[in-house]
Amino acid sequence: MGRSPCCERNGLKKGPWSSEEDKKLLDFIQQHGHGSWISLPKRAGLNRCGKSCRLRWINYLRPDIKRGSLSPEEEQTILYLHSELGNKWSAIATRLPGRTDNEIKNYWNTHLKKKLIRMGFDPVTHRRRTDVFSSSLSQLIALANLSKLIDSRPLDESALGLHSDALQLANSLQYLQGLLQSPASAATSNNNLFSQTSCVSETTHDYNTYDPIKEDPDFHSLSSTTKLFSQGITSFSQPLPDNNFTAHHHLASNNLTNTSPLVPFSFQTSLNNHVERTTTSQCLSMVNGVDHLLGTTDSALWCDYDDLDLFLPPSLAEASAVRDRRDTKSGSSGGSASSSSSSWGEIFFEDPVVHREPFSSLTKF
DNA sequence: AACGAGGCCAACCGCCAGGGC
DNA sequence: TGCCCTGGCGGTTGGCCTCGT
Repeated sequence: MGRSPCCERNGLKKGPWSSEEDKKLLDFIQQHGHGSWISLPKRAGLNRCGKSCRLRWINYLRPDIKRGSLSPEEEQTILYLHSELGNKWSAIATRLPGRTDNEIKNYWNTHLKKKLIRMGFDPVTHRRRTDVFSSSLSQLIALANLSKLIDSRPLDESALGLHSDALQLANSLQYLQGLLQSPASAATSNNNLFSQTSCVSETTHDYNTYDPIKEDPDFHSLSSTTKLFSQGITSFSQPLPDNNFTAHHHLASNNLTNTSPLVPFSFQTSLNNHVERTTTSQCLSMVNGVDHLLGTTDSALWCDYDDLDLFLPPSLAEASAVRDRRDTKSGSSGGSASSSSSSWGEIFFEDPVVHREPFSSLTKF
């Protein structure tokens, strides 16, 4: 059944390449080009099959191979492209000069996939898992309701701060719920716990079902309604030659509610009272803040690529800056409004909240 | 120091598509 | 039209390395 592996024929060598073999292959290709891979081993004096030679050249010997670990920008690119293309490693590799499909595939399987899973994201769909998400919301509601229990108890300063934040978040969410309840969403609302946060559930719905390529025929066209958000947003560090393909472009082509792909970001927990200026992204940022406050492991929310502050209305950016300054006192990095991070990858993957025990802060009440 | 578990990654395997005959 | 060859791709494997016990 089926052909035998080519290397098994004629006793061809398998396994790791020696430096001598590398040199033979390299010299031959530099002099003659690879031509037919099938005939190359014989012409080059190698006891290998053509496939093996091709793989060795593409993944290791090619002169334009980039060595070393992937940069945060490259990670960002991979995540974005994977959300769009799936496991099309070769297609992804074409957007990352010097990186091979094999390398990207390995990096995905050993790093990115695990991180996404750990944070409650589906590595296949790049969507937040709704079960985990609703769980966090339940925690928020429960936390808000704690006020009744807590009112009669003395609280230390930090506990009071958390309590205040939680109440503010709950109030904000209720307000946002009203803002975002379109007729369509209202039709799907009900009176259960989840509907209390329909702002979030609706958004989650969008994020879980929206496929920009399938559902948006104008995916590659610039939406005038979102040009505002694209201004000043940094593009990929790596050139993306095809079709002016950039996250920036993608971002600008969708309104924020439907924006995809979705990537996680973290957000500081301090909130503000400028709810009347709320946008969907702000809503999401706040919900994320809730997660952060609650200390859940899934502190991030899907957001668009690029610097988060560029998304945030000034009020939230300022709030973030305030928290940054506060954090600076306790020894953490940052301390400026622009310190949200140079890339979401840094925010996402280096966020200590990722490693925090669920609900740890609350249990101290 | 020894051992096992888990991570990482180069390399292989099997399948598929496209081109030539 | 169908077969064969070849290149290319995604999934998987296995050996090496690191880390924890």
